[in-house]
Amino acid sequence: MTAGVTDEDRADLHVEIGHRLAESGQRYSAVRRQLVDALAGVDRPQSVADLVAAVPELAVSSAYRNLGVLADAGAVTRVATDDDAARFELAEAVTERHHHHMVCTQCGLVLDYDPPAALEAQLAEGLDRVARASGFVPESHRLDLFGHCAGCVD
Amino acid sequence: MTAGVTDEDRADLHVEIGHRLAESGQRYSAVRRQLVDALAGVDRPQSVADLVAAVPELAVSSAYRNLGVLADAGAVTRVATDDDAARFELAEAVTERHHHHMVCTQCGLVLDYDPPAALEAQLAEGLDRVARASGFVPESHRLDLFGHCAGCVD
DNA sequence: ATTTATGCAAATCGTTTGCAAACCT
DNA sequence: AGGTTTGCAAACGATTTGCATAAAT
Repeated sequence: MTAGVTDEDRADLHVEIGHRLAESGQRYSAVRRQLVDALAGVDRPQSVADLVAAVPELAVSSAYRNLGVLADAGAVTRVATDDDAARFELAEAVTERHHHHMVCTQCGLVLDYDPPAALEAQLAEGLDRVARASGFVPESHRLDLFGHCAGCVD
Repeated sequence: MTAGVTDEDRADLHVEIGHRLAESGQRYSAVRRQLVDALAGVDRPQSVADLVAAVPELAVSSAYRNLGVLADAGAVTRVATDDDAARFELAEAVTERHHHHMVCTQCGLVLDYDPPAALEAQLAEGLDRVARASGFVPESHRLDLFGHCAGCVD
């Protein structure tokens, strides 16, 4: 049910997110905690359908509303895929694990992957230059890979 | 009305896309040509709303249907942004211009940018390794920058 | 007791589809 | 004529919102 996450890590996570919510003047309700657990227990971005399936009794509207609150508090990130349904994951600010995504263009599977450190370093530098050249103030980046996952290669 | 594109380039573009459509057994109708012109005339991915506004008399359903046909023919690419509405652009296969996007997290603006060649080279190599390590067969990648555009910096 | 969160149902909004008329060859 | 494309209207599916109830402080 966890992805290399210890109970201690999980506890820290809840504390950290509790702080962030408090700072945005929001409570850390039971449902929000369940959502965070559901997101912490997997290694790929979850669709609302995934989450509703994972959290018993959760109403779709509550899922959206709470994910919105968590996103505003900087605890969760909305991930855009080619898919029609939005996906959510814990924000890097709280997981402290920078990562990107591999997307299977056949079945829609989205997997996390850790970029080689060297690549990331050059990326940061290169992107910074590109951004400033057009008066853009960079905040973050996304380096997604598209292709066929192991299961979808004939 | 154009973005550094000569009439000659535009003509070549139509020929190229005409071929691709023919190969998929599709015609290059007036509406399709208008869509391609609309996409060729700007330097950022267009939403269907943008396109319907740009092409007089174009029905929304026709826009979606034709963008689908053009995408199947490899002439157009569906771009996933954080936004709720899908965006479309000419495929790199026909523009022969590899590029990525800068997205303003404030106003939703999406701009094209050309990555430094050196960066791209290392990217290709690094990603290839990551992908194969998990049995993933890479096809393409996306390197988007998020931040605030010149107009949205206080 | 007062404020905030939740579930349900209705309302939206982007996108897709069915169908008859217009278009191309 | 024969098959394709188009616009319009209805259908869909994901996401949002209104409102009365339940939960938290």
